[in-house]
Formats: sequence, C-alpha cells, structure tokens
Amino acid sequence: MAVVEQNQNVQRIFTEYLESKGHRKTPERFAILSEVYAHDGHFDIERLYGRMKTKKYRVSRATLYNTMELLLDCELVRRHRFTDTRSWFEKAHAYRQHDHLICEQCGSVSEFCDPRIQQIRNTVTEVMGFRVHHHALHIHGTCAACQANRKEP
Amino acid sequence: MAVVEQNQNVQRIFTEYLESKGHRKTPERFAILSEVYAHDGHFDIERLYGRMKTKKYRVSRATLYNTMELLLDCELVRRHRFTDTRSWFEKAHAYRQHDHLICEQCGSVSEFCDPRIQQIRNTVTEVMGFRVHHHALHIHGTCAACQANRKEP
DNA sequence: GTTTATGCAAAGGCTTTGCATTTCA
DNA sequence: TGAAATGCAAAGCCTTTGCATAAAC
Repeated sequence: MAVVEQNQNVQRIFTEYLESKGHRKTPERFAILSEVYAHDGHFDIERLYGRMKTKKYRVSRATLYNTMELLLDCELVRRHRFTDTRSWFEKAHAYRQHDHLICEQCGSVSEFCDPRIQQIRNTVTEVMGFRVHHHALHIHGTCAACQANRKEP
Repeated sequence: MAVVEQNQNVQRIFTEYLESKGHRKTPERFAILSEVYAHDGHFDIERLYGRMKTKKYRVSRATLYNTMELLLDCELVRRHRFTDTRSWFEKAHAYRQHDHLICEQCGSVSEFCDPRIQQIRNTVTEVMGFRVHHHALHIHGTCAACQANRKEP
C-alpha cells in the first residue's frame, strides 16, 4: 500500500472515530496522526514532539499526550512499556502482527513473528474465558551483534 | 517445598551472590529478601515499604530500590511493567514459569502457563541468533468476571 | 580503619492536571 | 455563542542521586 494511500486510510478511520465519539476534528489531531504515520518503528513522546517542532507543526506536549490516548483508543497506535518507565508507541496499521526482542546489552528492539502466539491466545480464551484484545510478547536477552562483539557478556 | 526450607534456600543463594560480587551482607538486604518471599503475587515498592514498616523492619525506600536491583541481578526476583509506569515485582523461585492476563476493565492480573512459549523462545534463538534470557507475555483483554458483570463493556 | 551501605531529602524524568485562551461546531 | 481543545506552567508520581552518618569487613 502506497504511503499516501495509507495516510488517507488512517485519516478516514480517525475521522470516523472522532465523529462517533463526538470529539472535534482539530488540525492538531490530524497533524499528529500524519506525523505518527510518516515513520516506521518505535518513538516516545519527546521524539514525536521534536519531529513536529523542527518540521512544520508545533503542538504542545499536553496535546500530544491527549491525542495519543485517542489514537490508542481507536487502535491506530499501540503503546509499549519496554525496560524504562516511559511509553513507546508505534503505528498499528499496515504493520502485521509482530512481537519484540529486547537486547539487554545495547537496548535495541527488533521484531519477529510467530504464528503459535495466536494459538496461545485462542487457548486462553477457550480455557480461561478471557476475551483477548491484544498481547505483547517481550523476549529479553542478547542480540546476535552483541554476542559477536564480546564473547562473555 | 516448605516455606522455611524455601527461605533458607533463597537466603543461601543471595549470600553466595553477595559474596561472589564482593557486596556486603547487611541485615537490611536479608530482611528485604525475607519479606519478598513471605508473600505470593505481585507488589510494588510502596507496598513492600508499607509491609516492612508496619511489621518489624523499617528500611528506607532508597535501600529498597537498591536491593531490588541486586535481587533482580541474581534472579531471585522478577520485574514487570504492566500498564502504569511503576515497576511491579514478584519472587522468582518456587514459582514455575508463567505469563500474565491483564484485565483492561478491572486491572486484575492473573497467571497462566503454555508450553508453546518455550518453543517460540527456541525458534527465536535458532532463526535469529538471539540468546534468550527471559520473556514476558502480557495478554490484555477482559476477564471472565468482568464479562459476566456487564455484557457490553 | 577503610570502604561500602543506609537513610533522608532533594532533584530528575515522564506524565497529568488546572486554568486562561483559542477554536470548532 | 457555548462547549471543548489547546498551550503553558505547575503539580504529581515514581525513581534516582548526593551527602552525612552508620555499619560491615
């Protein structure tokens, strides 16, 4: 899917969400959504703030926090808590389901997919009656690069 | 394994760890370890502080934070980041491997086991060369009780 | 006797809140 | 016009840090 096309798609989803909830369609909200979808990978609020500040659109941190809540609610964005206390986000659409490998040496976060996780989700619903909304599998350890750099970490 | 027996076991592990690292064997550190192992389930620093304060042994929050780092390092304790920013801990020994179901309605955290997660860990190592240390699988959704309470959350 | 750990209070970092101003509907 | 969102700054919460005092070795 082309970038422009995807952008139109998520803007439409966000518009419908805002209308259904009776929220206002402010330019700040759409500028934030657009900036979020302009990049791949993870980001925190400060990085998003910096990007918008330097580029084109200046918004307050408060509005960033507020808008991220909306984007989380309509599932256009996902939130992660990795090892530090702050929140990390990533766009949720046009990104297949994936999980994360977190290197304890260099702090890098990489992605992987495994279909068995879906089976586990199904089992949890069947056996425990838990209605699954989403999941996060974080695998901590040492990435291949760090293993190569020093033999005994 | 009896509680007293388990306590002796983890105290021995902690002693050996402290000696190997050249750290001092202070009474505060062992009191904290003992209190951590006196309860099941998850706790945050404030709860641990409260328990020790009311009961018998008063330690500073700074010492709690410092000691938890030691207990994490020797793997007598595990740290979790659930939905809020603070850290949650639980004792690591005499607790079989398990993962967590987090209810988005009531905030309750329950546990489950699934052997397929071990297979996923093995695959990550084989395919991506990532040396796994530990993992955390968090499944978010609605618990059975909350589904029963209100049909449409 | 040294060196490390503790305890207290202050400082830090991320996030939330309060309120005046602006803006969408 | 009236209600809601923005922006700024202050406050909150959890955590880390600095430093004097106490204690382990």
